[in-house]
Amino acid sequence: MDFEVKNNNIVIKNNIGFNLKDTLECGQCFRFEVLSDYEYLVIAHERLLKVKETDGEIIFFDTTPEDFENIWIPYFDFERDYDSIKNTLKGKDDFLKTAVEYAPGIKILNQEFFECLISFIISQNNQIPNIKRVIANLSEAYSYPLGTLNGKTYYAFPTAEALLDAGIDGLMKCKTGFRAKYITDACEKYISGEISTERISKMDTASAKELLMSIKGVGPKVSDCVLLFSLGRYDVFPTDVWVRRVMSELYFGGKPVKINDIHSFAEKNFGSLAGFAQQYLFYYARTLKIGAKK
DNA sequence: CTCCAGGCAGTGT
DNA sequence: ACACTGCATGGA
Repeated sequence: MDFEVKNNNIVIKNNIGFNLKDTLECGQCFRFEVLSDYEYLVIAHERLLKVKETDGEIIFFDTTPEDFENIWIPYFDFERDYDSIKNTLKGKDDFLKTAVEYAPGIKILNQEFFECLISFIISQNNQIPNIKRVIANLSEAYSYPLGTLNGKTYYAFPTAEALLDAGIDGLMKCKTGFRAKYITDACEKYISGEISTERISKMDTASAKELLMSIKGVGPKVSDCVLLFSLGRYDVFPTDVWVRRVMSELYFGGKPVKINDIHSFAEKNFGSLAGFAQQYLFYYARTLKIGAKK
C-alpha cells in the first residue's frame, strides 16, 4: 500500500474505509489509550505507537517505513479487501446490514498470539476496563518499559517465562483473581511447545480449537477469540453474553438460544466470514445495549 | 445491599 | 448431553 514519510511520521490516505476509534474500541484488543478525539496510543509488538485519524488521513507518529510495512500494515489488516467482505455480509440479511453499517470502519487486528491468549483468559467473567487494568498491571510488574508519554510509562506485554516466574501470588497481586492458575497453565503449555502457532498453523480450525481448549481456563469463547484475533481464523464465531443477546433478538425471536444453535446458524449463514460478522454484531449490540436489561 | 461482567471448571442428573 | 454453582474483583 502507498504511504508518505513526513518528518518521522508515516501518513496514509484513508481510502480503505478505516475507522481508528471503532477498530480499537470494538472490544478485540485491550492495549490502547485515548489521547484525544481520534488520537490513540497503541501498544503492540513491543512498540508504543501514537496514531491519529484526521480528515482523510491516518498518521503514524515516530514510525519507520520498515515498522510500518512489517508491523502496522499486518496488525491493522490494511491490505485485506473489506469492501468485498462487507458487501457479502450486507447481502445476507437486513439485521447484519444494519450492524455492518453501524461501524463499517472496523478492521480485525492481527494480534500477537501469546498476549491474545492471556488477555482473553483474563477477559472471562470480567469487564473491559478491568481487563485493560489487569493487563497493564502484569506488564508493569513483569516486563520492561517501552516509553513514556505525558508522564506515564508504558510497558511491553510480559513473556510466558516472566509470567510463570511471577507465580500464583505474583499474578494475584496484579488482580488476575481466580484466573491466575489458568495463566500459569497457559504459560507452561506455551513454554513446553505443546501450544504454539507453528503447531496450530498446521491444523484445521476445529483441531486448533480443541488444542487451545486443553489449557485450563480456555473454553469455546476464549479459544474462538484467540483463533480470530491472533491466528486469522475467520470462520469462528466467538459467542459471549452480548453476541448471544443480539443473536437471540435478531434471529431467534428474543428467546433464549443455546450456544451450539448460534454456532450452527453462524456456520450455515456466515460461513468463512463468521468472524467478521461476529465483530460487527458484537460492537453494534454492546454499544447500543441490544437485549440488555433496562 | 445485590447483581453483573467479551466464561469456565467442577459437579450433579 | 444438559443444568447448576462458585469464582476474584470492581463498578453500578
